[in-house]
Amino acid sequence: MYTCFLQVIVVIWSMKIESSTVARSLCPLSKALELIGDKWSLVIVRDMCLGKKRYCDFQHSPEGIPTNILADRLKKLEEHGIIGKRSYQQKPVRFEYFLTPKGADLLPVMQHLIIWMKKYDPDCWTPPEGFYEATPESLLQTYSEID
Amino acid sequence: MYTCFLQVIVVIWSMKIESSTVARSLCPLSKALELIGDKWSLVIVRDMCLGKKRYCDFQHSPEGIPTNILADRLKKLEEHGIIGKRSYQQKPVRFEYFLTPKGADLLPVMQHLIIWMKKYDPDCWTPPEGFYEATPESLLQTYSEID
DNA sequence: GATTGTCGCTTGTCTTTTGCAAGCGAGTAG
DNA sequence: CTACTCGCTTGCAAAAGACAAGCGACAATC
Repeated sequence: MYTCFLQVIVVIWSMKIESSTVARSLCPLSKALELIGDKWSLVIVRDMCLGKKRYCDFQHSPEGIPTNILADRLKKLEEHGIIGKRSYQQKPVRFEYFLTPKGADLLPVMQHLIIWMKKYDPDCWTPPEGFYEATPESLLQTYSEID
Repeated sequence: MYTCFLQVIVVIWSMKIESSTVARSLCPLSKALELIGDKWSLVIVRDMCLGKKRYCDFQHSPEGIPTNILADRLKKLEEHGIIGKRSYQQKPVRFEYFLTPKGADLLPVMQHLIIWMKKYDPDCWTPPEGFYEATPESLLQTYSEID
């Protein structure tokens, strides 16, 4: 009886996504969508794959993300360990963002999304040279080189 | 001069996503997210991969999708050619839904999303036997067999 | 040293989307 | 005749998103 109750607590707890939110289910697809299932998060991750790092870099992408949404997404992506940030100057303190291994591991998802879209909507843009050949490891490497 | 104007029209037109909406950009990732970049669409597609077909099947998934959202997403997925529907009875007419080739081709995206989530959140569920080995073709085949 | 400009946000306001519950029409079952 | 199911639709409140303006900390310019 009490054991059962405790099990329920444990299950509910394990469904936590972040402070004070509970996942809809423990299905990995559903949980993934709760993290990055919106129209902007992966666009930011895409930009980082392409070497963009700073707030204004993301702002100037062709999609024109609203600045409050951008600030919110950067915060959430950081909370979820998909990106990290470090200061690139003092006075005033300014940060640049970079993909963590968890973020870089989203590359295959994006590659397949792009393959899918290109297949059914050939008019959209072709990714830059080498995009399909990139790997999560190569992304992280590129980053530390530039750094 | 006029040619330039016409080119602008053509670009804007090619950015159409559906009647009366315009894509934020022609980037394939961004366009894909405008189609399926939300928290529910891929959950429905997942259910269809698992053999679910009817409204109440989707309704009874563990995530508990609200019925108005479900109706809306089924309509949009059909508009975008990701799913189709056919009647399975008359009086009253009732429909069941099935994946089109375009919908089945989303499988690799979902597989990689799930691999990613399982890697960074091992506590979430493990997909059913054979899920990772499935292919878009096998999904469509399974469907026509059952049919 | 006052003004202008830039960067990285935050705030305010309005619109759109979502979530939840209730209802409804066309039937079937009892 | 009443109750019940399925597949939605409707109404309404809450949350998220879009857009524009503002702001603090500085650098550059006049």
